[in-house]
Amino acid sequence: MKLITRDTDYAIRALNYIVCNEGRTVSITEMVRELKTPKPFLRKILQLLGINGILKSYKGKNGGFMLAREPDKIFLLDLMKIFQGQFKISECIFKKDTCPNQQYCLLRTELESIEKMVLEKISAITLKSLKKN
Amino acid sequence: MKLITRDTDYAIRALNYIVCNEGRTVSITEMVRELKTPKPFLRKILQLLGINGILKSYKGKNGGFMLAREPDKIFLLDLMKIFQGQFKISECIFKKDTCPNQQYCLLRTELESIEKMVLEKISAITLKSLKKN
DNA sequence: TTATAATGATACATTAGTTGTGTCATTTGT
DNA sequence: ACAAATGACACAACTAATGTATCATTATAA
Ligand code: FES
Ligand code: FES
Repeated sequence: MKLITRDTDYAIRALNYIVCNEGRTVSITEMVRELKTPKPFLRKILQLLGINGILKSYKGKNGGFMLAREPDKIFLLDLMKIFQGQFKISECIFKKDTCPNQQYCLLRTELESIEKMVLEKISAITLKSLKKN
Repeated sequence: MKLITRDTDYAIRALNYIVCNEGRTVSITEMVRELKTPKPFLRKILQLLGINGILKSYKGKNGGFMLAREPDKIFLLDLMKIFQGQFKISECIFKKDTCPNQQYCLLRTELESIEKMVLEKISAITLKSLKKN
């Protein structure tokens, strides 16, 4: 019953650190020092953020990462999609196959309604809106 | 990102079937026929429902299960607690240990707010309210 | 121009949670 | 006594989450 997994969380922390150091590249080595996350894991995460157009990456000495978009254009939902797949909490069971129980399913309507509600709320959250003042 | 696991779902289906046959004991053998769930798995689930006071069980020939409370006193939240543990979606990371990141955590407030919202909505759901008319 | 510090790509390993199965004991009605 | 049910509980398989490791490539600085 976890809405946010660890990679998404690490991603947010890393992005936040990058925001706080805008204007220069930030390396993984530096972030590991600061965020105390396992280095190879963080590497994988940042690479994915690069591939998905959240970060720009620079190879070579003094390389590192910078934001590829403004913080108010980076949505929590984007990150969740990258690391956890499409947001969905209403799939009772039988993910792929069309559920044989569907027409009798007592829960589906309720879950869909909850999902909609959460989605609405969560859609508003961006890296910028998360930032502490 | 699953709000309801399979055992909770099976539990609901089984309970619903029992409700539809109130006044007599319903055996696992019968429910398996009807619900097409794996028998040993359903047994485990029903046993847990018994232990947790949702069902009364009767051993021996012609034995089986009956509701231990009225359908409007059986909350979805009860079932989720039995099969999935205490409802909580705001624990970012580090379940047990007090989170070292807590004071800097950008997400916690947001998640707690979402959790509260969902909890409110989900608290209203009972076996009775789920029943199709 | 070479050593070094960075990311790219990608495969593998570990752990925890979900989803089951199987076995023997006990109870109860016929 | 037998058969049909649950009780207790250990074990197994599968999947998802979390984390590691390795080699290749690129860019800077000495
Ligand atoms: S169990 Fe498939 S739609 Fe509910
Ligand atoms: S990461 Fe621990 S409170 Fe948010």
